[in-house]
Amino acid sequence: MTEHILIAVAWPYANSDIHMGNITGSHLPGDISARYHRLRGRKVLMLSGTDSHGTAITIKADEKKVKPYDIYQHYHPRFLELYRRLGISYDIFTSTHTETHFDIAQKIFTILNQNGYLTKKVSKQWYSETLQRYLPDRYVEGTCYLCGYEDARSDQCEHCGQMLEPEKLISPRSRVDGSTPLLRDTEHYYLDLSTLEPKIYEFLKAREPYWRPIVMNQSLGMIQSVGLKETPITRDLDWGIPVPIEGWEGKCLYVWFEAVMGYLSAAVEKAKLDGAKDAWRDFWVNPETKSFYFIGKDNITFHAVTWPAELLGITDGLDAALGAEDPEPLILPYNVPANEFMNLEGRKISGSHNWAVWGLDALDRYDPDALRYYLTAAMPETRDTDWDWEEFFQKNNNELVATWGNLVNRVLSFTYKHWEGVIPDPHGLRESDLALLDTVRAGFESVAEKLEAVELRNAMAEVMSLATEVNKYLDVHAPWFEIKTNKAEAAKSVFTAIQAIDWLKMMFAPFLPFTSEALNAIIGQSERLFGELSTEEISDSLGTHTVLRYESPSTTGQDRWQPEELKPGMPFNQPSPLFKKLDHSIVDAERARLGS
RNA sequence: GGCGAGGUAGCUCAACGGUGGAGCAGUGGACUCAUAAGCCAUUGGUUCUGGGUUCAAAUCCCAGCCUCGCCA
Repeated sequence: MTEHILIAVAWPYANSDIHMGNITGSHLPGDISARYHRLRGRKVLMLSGTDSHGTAITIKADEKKVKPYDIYQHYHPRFLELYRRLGISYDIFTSTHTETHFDIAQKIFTILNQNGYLTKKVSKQWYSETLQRYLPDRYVEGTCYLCGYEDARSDQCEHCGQMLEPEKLISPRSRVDGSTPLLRDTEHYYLDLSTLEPKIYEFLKAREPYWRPIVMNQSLGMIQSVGLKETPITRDLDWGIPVPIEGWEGKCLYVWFEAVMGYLSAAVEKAKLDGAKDAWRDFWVNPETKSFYFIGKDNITFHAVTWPAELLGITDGLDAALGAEDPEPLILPYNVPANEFMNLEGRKISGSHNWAVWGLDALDRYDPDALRYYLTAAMPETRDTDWDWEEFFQKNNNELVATWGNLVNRVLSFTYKHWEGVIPDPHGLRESDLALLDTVRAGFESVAEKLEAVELRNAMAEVMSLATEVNKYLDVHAPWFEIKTNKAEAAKSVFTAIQAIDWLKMMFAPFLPFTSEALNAIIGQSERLFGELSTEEISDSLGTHTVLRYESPSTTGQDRWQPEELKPGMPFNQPSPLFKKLDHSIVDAERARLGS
């Protein structure tokens, strides 16, 4: 049976554009993995969407004097544009502000309630009489009762760094209109999954051999120290998903609780769009599915502990609620390859201080594969890394262009010139030719091993080192010298090099999809490597949302990660450079753009 | 404050008990098919600090320091 791979990517929050840290942290590693598995002929579902609700968006809306919906509608299309231009190949990228998502989230709330994991409690919350609504803690400021700082937030004082108890705050005032808020009783639902701790421990232990140490140890540490604590899952807020209980109007599901359910609702929405209502089950209730969650390190325990616990708490309830005759439980994460953070020029990325390299902005000046190459080479897989423009420049010119781009160009131009645009017939290969091909061929296995283990940086470095092997081979054989005395010998060298390049093209494809596709066409291969991204506009009772979708190519289902034999005599196209060499002046120019 | 990760050549990383390595940058060389690219050679390190265990420590133990994340 075909292997099913679920690639779940953290949902970007709709209050800021996407920068390089976001891309290298989750979207790009997810895309590389998805493309690799597709080339293997596996059934892949890569999904994510815009996290559209929550307090941060209402605050931004209040500041700009617009509706929260408008904030979400501003960023969502910009996310889609970035993915299309950078080649982040979501099978579906949707939003949490959809009927499908509301429905799934409310069903899950109900199921968890029925299964006994929800409790109700009364607590105190700020209430504004002038606005006739509850205020989030962040909306209320006052004087810190510990240090006397006058502009402390009601839940934490920035000055002394202490967490505060709201009722002790001195002279509280609303940030919205300066009026004095009151603390009023309010009732909320709480999620309590503590009884599932032993099962989660078991779940983690079973995955210990192959998870990243930071993910495993942090999760085990969390279980053993504080455990799965009771946490509120509803709020007094009107921008979000209503609590599906009579008499709870004006309260919504907490964004942390509902957004993550997008991993389910996006799969359900895709199935609906494809006209195969139950297709989501092929992934979600299939025990053979491998699910990968590409997230940042700030989200580790949430995805490795809380979310699996919720899935266990739902058991087969969602499948039943969606009409399955023989309902089955949802699958737990196979791997959570969380990345650390990427800094920028030695400092932490900060969108509000414009200390960021914005995805869309960078794509105006650089090719997607050039950005993808550096983002993969500097991917924060084992520790925090640094985006450095000098290094971007160096790696682009000295590795991508010099080693790989130049290899392709030197071999194809030479061959095009001397063999009239046809792949020459080697009439048998020499021992040294076969030795090179053995070396490169072995890459299909060793690179695959690294990709399956989600060691993407190492995987790409290995492909690059194979490109170096081909350069060395050329230096030894020097077909430009052979051709002067014996064109038949030169034909063997050139054929061998092109064969190696054709294989390397496939190994580079998950990382550098645009140039691998271009090279594939230059070499004259008729079948494309990848499909296309397209958008579709969908309207429902909540408004309109555009989804990004990936259309698979005709070769889907075939394992193309194979050393296919090149046919002598096959015509190929005149080559042109795959990559652009950059001028050193970009380093200073880019650095000058940083900061506000 | 508690939990977790990291601190190794200018940069990115590997070695995880047995003479500190690779790629890129730097330096030197022969070549020319190629985006002056490629190839060959080579400089460069109190492995965060201080103790300890051991015949032997980047690696194990103890105590610190610094960076980052989560929780409080």
